[in-house]
Amino acid sequence: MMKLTLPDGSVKEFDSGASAYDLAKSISPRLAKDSIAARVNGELYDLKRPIETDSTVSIITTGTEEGKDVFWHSSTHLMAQAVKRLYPEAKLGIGPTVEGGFYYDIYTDESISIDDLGKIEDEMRKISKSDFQVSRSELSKEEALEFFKKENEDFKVELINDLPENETITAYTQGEFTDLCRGPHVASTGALRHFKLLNVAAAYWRGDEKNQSLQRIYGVSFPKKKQLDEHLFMLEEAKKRDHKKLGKQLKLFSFHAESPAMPFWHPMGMRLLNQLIDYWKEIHFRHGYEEVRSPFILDESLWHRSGHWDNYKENMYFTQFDEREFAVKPMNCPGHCLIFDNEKHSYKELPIKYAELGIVHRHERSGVTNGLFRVRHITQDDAHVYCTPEQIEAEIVKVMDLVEEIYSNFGFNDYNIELSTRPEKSIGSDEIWEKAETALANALNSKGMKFVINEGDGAFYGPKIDFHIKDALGRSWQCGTIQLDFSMPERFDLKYVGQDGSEHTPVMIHRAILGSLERFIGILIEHHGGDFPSWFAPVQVGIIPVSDKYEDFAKEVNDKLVRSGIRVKFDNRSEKVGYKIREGELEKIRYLLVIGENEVNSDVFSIRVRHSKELLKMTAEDFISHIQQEIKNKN
RNA sequence: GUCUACGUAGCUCAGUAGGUAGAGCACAUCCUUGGUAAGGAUGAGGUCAUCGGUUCAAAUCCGAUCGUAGGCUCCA
Repeated sequence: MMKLTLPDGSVKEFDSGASAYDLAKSISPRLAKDSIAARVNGELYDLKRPIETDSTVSIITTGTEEGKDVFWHSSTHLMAQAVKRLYPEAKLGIGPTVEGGFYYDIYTDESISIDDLGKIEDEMRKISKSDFQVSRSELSKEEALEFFKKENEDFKVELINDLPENETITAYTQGEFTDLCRGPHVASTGALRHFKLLNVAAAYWRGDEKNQSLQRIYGVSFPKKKQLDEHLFMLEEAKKRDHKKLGKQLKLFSFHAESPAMPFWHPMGMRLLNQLIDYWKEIHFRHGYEEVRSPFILDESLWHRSGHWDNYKENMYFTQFDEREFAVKPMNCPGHCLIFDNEKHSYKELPIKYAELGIVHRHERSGVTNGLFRVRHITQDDAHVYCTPEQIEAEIVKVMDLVEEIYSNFGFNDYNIELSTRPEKSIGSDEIWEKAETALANALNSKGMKFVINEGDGAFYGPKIDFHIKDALGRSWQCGTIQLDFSMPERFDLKYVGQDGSEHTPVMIHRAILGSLERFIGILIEHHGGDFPSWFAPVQVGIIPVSDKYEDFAKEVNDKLVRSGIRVKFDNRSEKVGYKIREGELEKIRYLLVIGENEVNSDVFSIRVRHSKELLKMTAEDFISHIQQEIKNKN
């Protein structure tokens, strides 16, 4: 007999060799059904792998992140098996899970196109129907090498060669197919019934462009058909909400070959941008920031001094005149340092907070730009907090409070935090980095924020906290960042006079909350699908006179709204009502007022509300205060 | 940077034995003054991304360049 300890501390006895599945069954049939793998003494186990001795066991169910991972991992094996059947010469790279599904990198002689995915899915279905047992086997390194060499799996051989000598290597077999894998996996291929292959793309072996280019096939799968359908619906929805598409439809912005990856804002898009800017200025002023502005073009020597020359040159634009070399700023920090250094500061003034909606240019490599999400002309909602070392934590907490307030104003109440540490290319001593990283972690802990560590992903001058917001479709976007910097103040020889009368070097906190206005607007467009909340919408109300006869009266209503600060579109074209309503709907205007005989004769207006079947009946005064209330509440 | 795909009117897209372009919407003019998602007629609009090659002939085949998309790598 052996004792299995459950997560709640209770203990159950089983014959040695019983599995986690036996345990799950003994607890409830429901749990047995939902279980997919287990953690035994911390190690991942297949559900039906025998447990030999007393252990601590927790069951992994399909609903959890770990469970999803197992399910997708098994699905990628299923896909690989199907590909190997259809393309016997295929060589397998790696097949991990990612956010939103799984992929497998595969080398094939003939290229696989998106049109081939259907037949791979068909083959997957066959394998699923065959319901092969998925069995685990342990191999020595030699055995594993011998096996995969025989199979001509060159990439697998390379992977095995890189494993330590004494490592126990595991492989999983289903039917005729065996793959190198740590596991765990579902018990049989019949468990994998609802899947969809989504895309093919190229990827380099081990992510290195010098290596062989492989075909990456992406897919997704779920235990239940309903879940798969919902997921596919979300993907469709995301396509519909594509901000590049909506940007064109709603006439917000455009891109032109004359200035690749730099947006041109059209009047309606400019309204969005200005709305965001007004909001941003107001809230920053309220939080003790002072706005500053620094030039776009600064002498090259400044960038040597700041460290950008050595660490950021590839991303910078340069220009030359009067026989001097200048650089177009990719960041605002050096400019702000010059402002700080322009006068002598007392410790009593600190923290000094310089904010700038800084327009910076970064030469992003071609191929990485993407609509508003990744541009070369970036409006950062930048600010630099100069403070004493003692103030660091409190100031970082204040920035996090502001982050919280701003995100919640936009309805982003769910966000993840990452702490990124020292990258390879960086400036400053180890001690300084250590100190900075600790300070950031302390601030996060003192605010009770959960975060994950992102090793080696910091800025070149300091570690950073990144904020990733979740949009309406559950997608995650990196926006805010807080970066702690001990180096740049030193490089610029910044000083403040302390209480002791001597000079000290301040600490600098770089921070952006929206990230870039361009990206943030892109996110908002997709988050709302173009249906902006009243406070943000370029057009809040559309007015549609039934015919020219009512134009004068409609104009009066229009003016009344405009005087109340409401953004109105007055559509007095001589078109039919239905036609103008259709256009207003396509423009996603939230409120449409049709004005004709009825309105002339009564105080009550019939207001068409977007996404609502019923007309709102209100007087002009009530309607104005209704909208004003919405604007105030930001909904 | 790199892989794959794409680039035809303002927009969405047709257009493969290679024979100098077509639809709908939008736009202009006229008729229609219309009550909650498209009224009608007429018209204008394109060096088929750019450059070069093959050919009697190129939107169509080939190459290069530019741009865009989806990846990889990178990143706000």
